[in-house]
Amino acid sequence: MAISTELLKGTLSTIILRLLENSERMYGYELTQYVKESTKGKILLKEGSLYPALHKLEADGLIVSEAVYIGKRMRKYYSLTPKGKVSTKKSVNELLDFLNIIEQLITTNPEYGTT
Amino acid sequence: MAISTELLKGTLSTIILRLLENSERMYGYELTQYVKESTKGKILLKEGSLYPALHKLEADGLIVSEAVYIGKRMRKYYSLTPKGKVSTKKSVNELLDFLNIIEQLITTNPEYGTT
DNA sequence: TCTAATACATAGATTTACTATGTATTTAGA
DNA sequence: TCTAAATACATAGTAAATCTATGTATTAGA
Repeated sequence: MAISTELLKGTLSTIILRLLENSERMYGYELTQYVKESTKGKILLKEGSLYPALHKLEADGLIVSEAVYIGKRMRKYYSLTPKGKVSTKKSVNELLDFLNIIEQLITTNPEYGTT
Repeated sequence: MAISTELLKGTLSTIILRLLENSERMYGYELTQYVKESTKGKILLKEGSLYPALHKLEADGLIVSEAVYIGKRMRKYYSLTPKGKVSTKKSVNELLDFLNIIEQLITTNPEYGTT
Protein backbone atom coordinates (compact mmCIF):
# COMPACT_ATOMS: atom_id res chain seq x y z
CA MET A 1 0.00 0.00 0.00
CA ALA A 2 1.74 3.11 -1.23
CA ILE A 3 1.40 6.31 0.72
CA SER A 4 -1.00 8.85 -0.69
CA THR A 5 0.91 11.36 -2.74
CA GLU A 6 -0.92 14.26 -1.16
CA LEU A 7 0.61 13.51 2.19
CA LEU A 8 4.05 14.07 0.78
CA LYS A 9 3.38 17.71 0.03
CA GLY A 10 5.62 20.01 1.94
CA THR A 11 7.94 17.20 3.02
CA LEU A 12 9.83 16.47 -0.18
CA SER A 13 12.42 19.22 0.00
CA THR A 14 13.07 18.47 3.66
CA ILE A 15 13.62 14.81 2.87
CA ILE A 16 16.08 15.70 0.12
CA LEU A 17 17.97 18.07 2.38
CA ARG A 18 18.10 15.54 5.16
CA LEU A 19 19.45 12.77 2.94
CA LEU A 20 22.12 15.08 1.60
CA GLU A 21 23.02 16.00 5.15
CA ASN A 22 23.73 12.36 5.84
CA SER A 23 25.90 11.76 2.83
CA GLU A 24 28.73 13.54 1.13
CA ARG A 25 26.74 13.93 -2.02
CA MET A 26 23.98 12.17 -3.92
CA TYR A 27 22.56 12.32 -7.42
CA GLY A 28 18.92 12.41 -8.39
CA TYR A 29 18.36 8.87 -9.45
CA GLU A 30 20.22 7.68 -6.38
CA LEU A 31 17.80 9.61 -4.19
CA THR A 32 14.79 7.96 -5.82
CA GLN A 33 16.30 4.51 -5.29
CA TYR A 34 17.37 5.20 -1.74
CA VAL A 35 13.94 6.42 -0.70
CA LYS A 36 12.27 3.52 -2.48
CA GLU A 37 14.42 0.94 -0.72
CA SER A 38 14.52 2.45 2.71
CA THR A 39 10.74 2.89 2.80
CA LYS A 40 10.14 -0.56 1.29
CA GLY A 41 8.45 0.98 -1.72
CA LYS A 42 5.95 2.96 0.31
CA ILE A 43 7.31 6.28 -0.85
CA LEU A 44 8.26 6.64 -4.48
CA LEU A 45 9.86 9.88 -5.53
CA LYS A 46 8.80 10.50 -9.07
CA GLU A 47 11.22 12.13 -11.46
CA GLY A 48 8.67 14.80 -12.27
CA SER A 49 8.69 15.79 -8.60
CA LEU A 50 12.32 15.25 -7.75
CA TYR A 51 14.14 17.09 -10.50
CA PRO A 52 12.11 20.30 -10.24
CA ALA A 53 12.55 20.15 -6.46
CA LEU A 54 16.31 19.78 -6.84
CA HIS A 55 16.42 22.67 -9.26
CA LYS A 56 14.50 24.85 -6.88
CA LEU A 57 16.74 24.01 -3.96
CA GLU A 58 19.74 24.84 -6.10
CA ALA A 59 18.19 28.09 -7.29
CA ASP A 60 17.59 28.97 -3.64
CA GLY A 61 21.23 28.37 -2.89
CA LEU A 62 20.68 25.46 -0.51
CA ILE A 63 22.41 22.83 -2.63
CA VAL A 64 25.00 22.82 -5.41
CA SER A 65 25.45 20.36 -8.23
CA GLU A 66 28.47 18.94 -9.92
CA ALA A 67 28.11 17.08 -13.20
CA VAL A 68 30.11 13.88 -13.41
CA TYR A 69 30.29 11.67 -16.46
CA ILE A 70 30.20 7.91 -16.15
CA GLY A 71 31.22 7.06 -19.66
CA LYS A 72 28.93 9.25 -21.69
CA ARG A 73 26.14 9.28 -19.13
CA MET A 74 25.80 12.30 -16.90
CA ARG A 75 25.22 12.31 -13.19
CA LYS A 76 24.57 15.48 -11.28
CA TYR A 77 25.81 15.12 -7.75
CA TYR A 78 24.20 17.42 -5.24
CA SER A 79 25.56 18.53 -1.90
CA LEU A 80 24.53 21.03 0.74
CA THR A 81 25.88 24.56 0.77
CA PRO A 82 26.68 26.17 4.14
CA LYS A 83 23.36 27.98 3.85
CA GLY A 84 21.71 24.67 3.05
CA LYS A 85 23.16 23.04 6.15
CA VAL A 86 21.63 25.68 8.37
CA SER A 87 18.33 25.45 6.52
CA THR A 88 18.28 21.68 6.80
CA LYS A 89 18.43 21.70 10.58
CA LYS A 90 15.57 24.15 10.69
CA SER A 91 13.43 22.22 8.20
CA VAL A 92 14.04 18.87 9.83
CA ASN A 93 13.18 20.21 13.26
CA GLU A 94 10.02 21.79 11.94
CA LEU A 95 9.02 18.58 10.22
CA LEU A 96 9.65 16.45 13.30
CA ASP A 97 7.67 18.95 15.31
CA PHE A 98 4.85 18.69 12.83
CA LEU A 99 4.87 14.89 12.84
CA ASN A 100 4.60 14.85 16.61
CA ILE A 101 1.82 17.39 16.73
CA ILE A 102 -0.25 15.56 14.15
CA GLU A 103 0.34 12.25 15.85
CA GLN A 104 -0.83 13.66 19.16
CA LEU A 105 -3.80 15.27 17.52
CA ILE A 106 -5.06 12.06 15.97
CA THR A 107 -4.14 9.62 18.72
CA THR A 108 -5.35 11.43 21.82
CA ASN A 109 -8.85 10.89 23.00
CA PRO A 110 -10.21 14.19 24.27
CA GLU A 111 -12.81 14.15 26.99
CA TYR A 112 -15.68 15.91 25.45
CA GLY A 113 -18.66 17.14 27.32
CA THR A 114 -16.76 17.95 30.49
CA THR A 115 -16.99 21.73 30.17
CA MET B 1 6.59 29.05 15.66
CA ALA B 2 3.60 28.01 13.63
CA ILE B 3 3.83 24.96 11.46
CA SER B 4 4.34 25.61 7.78
CA THR B 5 1.04 25.50 6.00
CA GLU B 6 2.40 23.33 3.24
CA LEU B 7 2.99 20.47 5.63
CA LEU B 8 -0.68 20.30 6.39
CA LYS B 9 -1.58 19.29 2.87
CA GLY B 10 -3.18 15.90 2.72
CA THR B 11 -3.69 15.74 6.47
CA LEU B 12 -6.57 18.15 6.94
CA SER B 13 -9.44 15.86 6.03
CA THR B 14 -7.99 13.05 8.12
CA ILE B 15 -7.73 15.37 11.11
CA ILE B 16 -11.33 16.45 10.69
CA LEU B 17 -12.53 12.86 10.40
CA ARG B 18 -10.53 11.82 13.42
CA LEU B 19 -11.88 14.61 15.60
CA LEU B 20 -15.40 13.76 14.57
CA GLU B 21 -14.72 10.14 15.42
CA ASN B 22 -13.88 11.19 18.95
CA SER B 23 -16.95 13.31 19.50
CA GLU B 24 -20.62 12.98 18.89
CA ARG B 25 -20.59 15.96 16.60
CA MET B 26 -18.70 19.20 16.09
CA TYR B 27 -19.24 22.39 14.14
CA GLY B 28 -16.73 24.20 11.99
CA TYR B 29 -15.73 27.01 14.28
CA GLU B 30 -15.43 24.54 17.13
CA LEU B 31 -12.96 22.49 15.09
CA THR B 32 -10.75 25.53 14.48
CA GLN B 33 -10.73 26.37 18.17
CA TYR B 34 -10.12 22.81 19.28
CA VAL B 35 -7.15 22.35 16.96
CA LYS B 36 -5.75 25.74 17.94
CA GLU B 37 -5.91 24.95 21.63
CA SER B 38 -4.80 21.35 21.56
CA THR B 39 -1.77 22.18 19.41
CA LYS B 40 -0.95 25.30 21.44
CA GLY B 41 -1.49 27.49 18.41
CA LYS B 42 0.96 25.59 16.25
CA ILE B 43 -1.71 24.48 13.85
CA LEU B 44 -4.34 26.97 12.80
CA LEU B 45 -7.13 25.75 10.59
CA LYS B 46 -8.10 28.63 8.39
CA GLU B 47 -11.73 29.09 7.49
CA GLY B 48 -10.83 29.17 3.82
CA SER B 49 -9.41 25.67 4.21
CA LEU B 50 -11.81 24.20 6.68
CA TYR B 51 -15.17 24.99 5.17
CA PRO B 52 -14.35 23.77 1.68
CA ALA B 53 -12.87 20.63 3.23
CA LEU B 54 -16.05 20.03 5.22
CA HIS B 55 -18.18 20.58 2.13
CA LYS B 56 -16.10 18.10 0.21
CA LEU B 57 -16.31 15.46 2.93
CA GLU B 58 -20.05 15.93 3.00
CA ALA B 59 -20.30 15.73 -0.78
CA ASP B 60 -18.33 12.49 -0.60
CA GLY B 61 -20.82 11.10 1.90
CA LEU B 62 -18.34 10.77 4.76
CA ILE B 63 -20.00 13.29 7.04
CA VAL B 64 -23.45 14.82 7.42
CA SER B 65 -24.44 18.21 8.72
CA GLU B 66 -27.30 19.41 10.81
CA ALA B 67 -28.01 23.13 11.12
CA VAL B 68 -28.78 24.31 14.61
CA TYR B 69 -29.73 27.85 15.53
CA ILE B 70 -28.36 29.47 18.64
CA GLY B 71 -30.62 32.48 18.70
CA LYS B 72 -30.37 33.71 15.15
CA ARG B 73 -26.88 32.43 14.62
CA MET B 74 -26.42 29.21 12.69
CA ARG B 75 -24.19 26.34 13.58
CA LYS B 76 -23.69 23.40 11.32
CA TYR B 77 -22.92 20.32 13.32
CA TYR B 78 -21.08 17.60 11.49
CA SER B 79 -20.96 13.91 12.30
CA LEU B 80 -19.60 10.81 10.63
CA THR B 81 -21.75 8.64 8.42
CA PRO B 82 -21.28 4.86 8.58
CA LYS B 83 -19.24 5.16 5.41
CA GLY B 84 -17.28 7.94 7.05
CA LYS B 85 -16.47 5.80 10.06
CA VAL B 86 -14.94 3.14 7.89
CA SER B 87 -13.05 5.71 5.89
CA THR B 88 -11.74 7.37 9.02
CA LYS B 89 -10.04 4.23 10.28
CA LYS B 90 -8.38 3.78 6.94
CA SER B 91 -7.26 7.39 6.67
CA VAL B 92 -5.95 7.54 10.22
CA ASN B 93 -3.98 4.35 9.77
CA GLU B 94 -2.50 5.58 6.54
CA LEU B 95 -1.56 8.88 8.11
CA LEU B 96 0.09 7.23 11.12
CA ASP B 97 1.93 4.95 8.73
CA PHE B 98 3.09 7.95 6.80
CA LEU B 99 4.24 9.79 9.91
CA ASN B 100 6.32 6.82 10.98
CA ILE B 101 7.88 6.33 7.59
CA ILE B 102 8.87 9.97 7.27
CA GLU B 103 10.20 10.03 10.80
CA GLN B 104 12.36 6.99 10.13
CA LEU B 105 13.54 8.44 6.86
CA ILE B 106 14.76 11.65 8.39
CA THR B 107 16.07 10.34 11.68
CA THR B 108 18.02 7.28 10.64
CA ASN B 109 21.63 7.65 9.77
CA PRO B 110 22.39 5.40 6.85
CA GLU B 111 25.85 3.99 6.50
CA TYR B 112 26.98 5.31 3.22
CA GLY B 113 29.99 4.11 1.36
CA THR B 114 29.78 0.57 2.64
CA THR B 115 28.81 -1.00 -0.65
C1' DT C 1 -21.30 52.31 21.03
C1' DC C 2 -18.05 49.89 19.02
C1' DT C 3 -14.77 46.22 18.81
C1' DA C 4 -13.84 41.41 19.14
C1' DA C 5 -15.48 37.02 18.93
C1' DT C 6 -18.59 33.80 16.92
C1' DA C 7 -20.10 31.44 12.63
C1' DC C 8 -20.94 30.68 8.19
C1' DA C 9 -19.39 31.08 2.98
C1' DT C 10 -16.72 31.48 -1.57
C1' DA C 11 -13.62 33.33 -5.43
C1' DG C 12 -9.21 33.43 -6.96
C1' DA C 13 -4.18 32.81 -6.12
C1' DT C 14 -0.46 29.96 -4.86
C1' DT C 15 2.04 25.97 -4.07
C1' DT C 16 3.41 21.33 -4.83
C1' DA C 17 3.66 17.07 -6.71
C1' DC C 18 1.91 14.48 -10.42
C1' DT C 19 1.34 12.43 -15.30
C1' DA C 20 3.05 12.24 -19.55
C1' DT C 21 6.54 12.78 -22.52
C1' DG C 22 11.12 13.33 -24.29
C1' DT C 23 16.29 12.33 -24.99
C1' DA C 24 20.12 9.36 -24.45
C1' DT C 25 23.33 5.67 -22.53
C1' DT C 26 24.28 1.23 -20.55
C1' DT C 27 23.35 -3.45 -19.05
C1' DA C 28 21.38 -7.93 -19.10
C1' DG C 29 19.02 -11.46 -21.10
C1' DA C 30 16.81 -14.02 -24.85
C1' DT D 1 22.92 -9.86 -31.78
C1' DC D 2 19.02 -7.68 -30.69
C1' DT D 3 15.87 -5.82 -27.52
C1' DA D 4 13.93 -4.60 -23.20
C1' DA D 5 14.93 -2.82 -18.87
C1' DA D 6 17.51 0.04 -16.13
C1' DT D 7 20.05 4.23 -15.61
C1' DA D 8 19.90 9.34 -15.76
C1' DC D 9 18.68 13.61 -16.97
C1' DA D 10 14.75 17.19 -18.22
C1' DT D 11 10.22 19.85 -18.74
C1' DA D 12 5.28 21.15 -20.03
C1' DG D 13 0.93 20.97 -18.52
C1' DT D 14 -2.47 19.11 -15.01
C1' DA D 15 -4.57 18.33 -10.65
C1' DA D 16 -5.28 18.90 -5.87
C1' DA D 17 -5.03 21.25 -1.57
C1' DT D 18 -4.66 25.10 1.22
C1' DC D 19 -4.29 29.89 1.51
C1' DT D 20 -5.52 34.99 1.27
C1' DA D 21 -8.90 38.03 0.90
C1' DT D 22 -13.34 39.15 1.20
C1' DG D 23 -18.14 38.98 2.37
C1' DT D 24 -22.43 38.53 5.49
C1' DA D 25 -24.45 38.44 9.94
C1' DT D 26 -25.07 37.80 15.12
C1' DT D 27 -23.64 38.24 19.91
C1' DA D 28 -20.84 39.54 23.93
C1' DG D 29 -18.23 42.66 26.41
C1' DA D 30 -15.65 46.95 27.38
